[in-house]
Amino acid sequence: MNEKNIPDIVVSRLPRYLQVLKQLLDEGNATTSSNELGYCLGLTPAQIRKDLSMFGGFGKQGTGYNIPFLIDRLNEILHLDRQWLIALVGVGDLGHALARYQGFTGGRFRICLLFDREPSLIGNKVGELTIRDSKEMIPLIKDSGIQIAMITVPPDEAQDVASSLVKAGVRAILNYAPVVLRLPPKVQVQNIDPELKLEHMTFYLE
Amino acid sequence: MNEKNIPDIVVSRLPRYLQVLKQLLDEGNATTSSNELGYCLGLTPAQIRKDLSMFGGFGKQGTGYNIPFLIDRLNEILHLDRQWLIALVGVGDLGHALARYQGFTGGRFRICLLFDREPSLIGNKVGELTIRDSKEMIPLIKDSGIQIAMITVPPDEAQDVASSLVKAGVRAILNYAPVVLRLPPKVQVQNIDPELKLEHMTFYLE
DNA sequence: TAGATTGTTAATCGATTAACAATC
DNA sequence: TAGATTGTTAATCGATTAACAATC
Repeated sequence: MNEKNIPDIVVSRLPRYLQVLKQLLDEGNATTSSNELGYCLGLTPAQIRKDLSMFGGFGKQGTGYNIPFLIDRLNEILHLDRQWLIALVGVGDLGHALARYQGFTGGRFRICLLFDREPSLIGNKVGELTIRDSKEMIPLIKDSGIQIAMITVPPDEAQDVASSLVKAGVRAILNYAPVVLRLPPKVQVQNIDPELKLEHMTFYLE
Repeated sequence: MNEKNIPDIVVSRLPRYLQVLKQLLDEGNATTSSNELGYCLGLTPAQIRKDLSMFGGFGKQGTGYNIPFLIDRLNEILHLDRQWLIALVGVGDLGHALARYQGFTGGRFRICLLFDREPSLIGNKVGELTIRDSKEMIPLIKDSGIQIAMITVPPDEAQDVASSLVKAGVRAILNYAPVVLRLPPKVQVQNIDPELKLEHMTFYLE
């Protein structure tokens, strides 16, 4: 029922369930079934039911799942029933684009601190945010209580930045630098590396 | 030995092997072992050996793997022994950042066509590339023979763009729009959705 | 009620790991 | 040679799927 003993592969599917459920809701549906969800996601209905049943019985025999109710449950399970603040380190083109995006659904994720070590950038504004000196990173993040960070610095700086972030109390890192970060296991790390995905696809091309 | 009958989960690890091998080479190593690779990647040595042995015997008992040799083999297997041209659709902040990046290793992936449907952007330059009208997309991509595209348009436009790309002959799509694309199975699709990764991590936070 | 669909168990499937002979 | 490490087989582990009683 709880964080532990849920296979990570199950957890990794929950955000996708949420995505599809929101879409179905937008389209005016009030209920759905494991069959429909499975179809939308390319999974078997059995897997959907099995995954969801690890957290409780959210459906009704005969009628399926109430969409708003299931969305609420998944939001709770994934701890999305609150706002998460994020620090972003490295305000190059990509960091800049992410900082400006802020489209992270309904503001449940909000970038609220920007850092760079480049003197010509420090003090500049991106939207409402001012770029801070990376040297101030640890105290500023500590004080803010921020738990999530994004890394968009060059590859050779990423490990140092990541280690500093952990020192500052960060517990989850979304890493855009194409390197494998070595961090204590209590820290969550997810990597975004388009190149790996391209290389995966070219295997199937000629 | 070939594209077929290799589990996709094995293929998905090969780009990471390549990444680590290049790093080890940069650090001045000439050979490595399944033990070392496993350590770097957080995998068991047995898995590394098993994965690689699906494509051939690349190692030597007693001495391990010759790094440059293994890099060459993996590049061949993943079809990275050539340059891949890419069309990018949607030159907003993110598309712009990707188009400028061009750091895709050693230019093996090169964005060479940009499209947007916004009149105020058409004709503008990003680096050396001129932004073209999305209306010209199908003929221009067809003529170029490009097989890979990146989608960085707003979510509600993504499916239409993807369908057009497939009509134009594109066979692999790296999709940055937060929607599930519905495309013929012959088309490779990889999604990059930072929000899904954030939502995955918050499960483990409090 | 009859039809639909859940939650769950048991069966299947596939992926990972341990172990070891082969051999550099 | 002795030590190291591969490639591969067999054993284990875990995830997916099929099936069905329960029940809305």
